[in-house]
Amino acid sequence: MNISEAAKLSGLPAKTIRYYESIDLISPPRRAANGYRRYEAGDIASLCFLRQARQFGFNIDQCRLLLDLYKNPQRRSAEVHQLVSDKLEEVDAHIRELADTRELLAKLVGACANDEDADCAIIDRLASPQEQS
Amino acid sequence: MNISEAAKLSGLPAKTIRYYESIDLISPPRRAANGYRRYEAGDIASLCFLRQARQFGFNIDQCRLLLDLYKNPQRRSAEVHQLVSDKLEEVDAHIRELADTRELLAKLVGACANDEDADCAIIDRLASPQEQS
DNA sequence: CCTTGACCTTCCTGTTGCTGTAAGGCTTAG
DNA sequence: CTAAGCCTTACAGCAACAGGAAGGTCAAGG
Repeated sequence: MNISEAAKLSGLPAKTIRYYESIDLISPPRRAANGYRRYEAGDIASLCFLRQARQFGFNIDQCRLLLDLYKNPQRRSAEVHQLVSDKLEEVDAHIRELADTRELLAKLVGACANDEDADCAIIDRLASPQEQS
Repeated sequence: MNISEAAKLSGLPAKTIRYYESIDLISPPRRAANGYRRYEAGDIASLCFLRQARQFGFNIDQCRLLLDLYKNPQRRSAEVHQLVSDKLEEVDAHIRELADTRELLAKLVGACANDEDADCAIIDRLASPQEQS
């Protein structure tokens, strides 16, 4: 099938599929006589796998590792488990960071008079010299 | 003062200060006879303000708006309040998204045997055709 | 036979917010 | 006189694509 059908079936934009090929995330497919890329069922499976991994928040390098494991029947599930656990910790750290920011923002919102006056606790807070962590 | 001292006082890398100038986030400072940038106390205040706004998660365009309000004695605090409320919602949405991802990852981690076997629930899940949201 | 539209190809640019590096000039101390 | 430690500009690169230009291909319709 051509790239647009592969895109439809995999849920990835054609542009993304070409991009994945360009960075050697997927292997280049065969070409038809006219130069068009031709995808097979196995290619579609890999593309779907990548789409899902990306949706789970894995970056391209992590996808590379996951894809290697996916394609390797000699894998040990412990390796997969390790990768995903690491990602979970990563996401947790990110959430904690955002939650901190959120609390600070909420404080700012609560402190501001929210009126026609120029006086503003938010501006004051942002302008106040703060020690640099 | 020269840029390196402005960097020290503001907590921003000198490179970042030059970058902010290049994108017209801050106005170009006067130059000494030798071409070096010379910063005044007011410049440092703006830089500190920017550093703090960035730490709060505001992007450059939002910082532009905040900085305008900061410098404008005719501002109404309601405008500032609006900007920060919007940001708060933005952060909340981001957190919700990450929390969803986190739960999905936790499920994966829990489902994987985590042993020497090739059989892996994570791989199975990522490989399973999933409807595209 | 010609055209139209929908595909496909490659290549280049832009996005965000910087950071790194190169190549060179200025300043101060030894 | 030279070495260090500043400063300057300008260009490249990161992630993960998206958009668009310029052109080739293919099937259908008049």
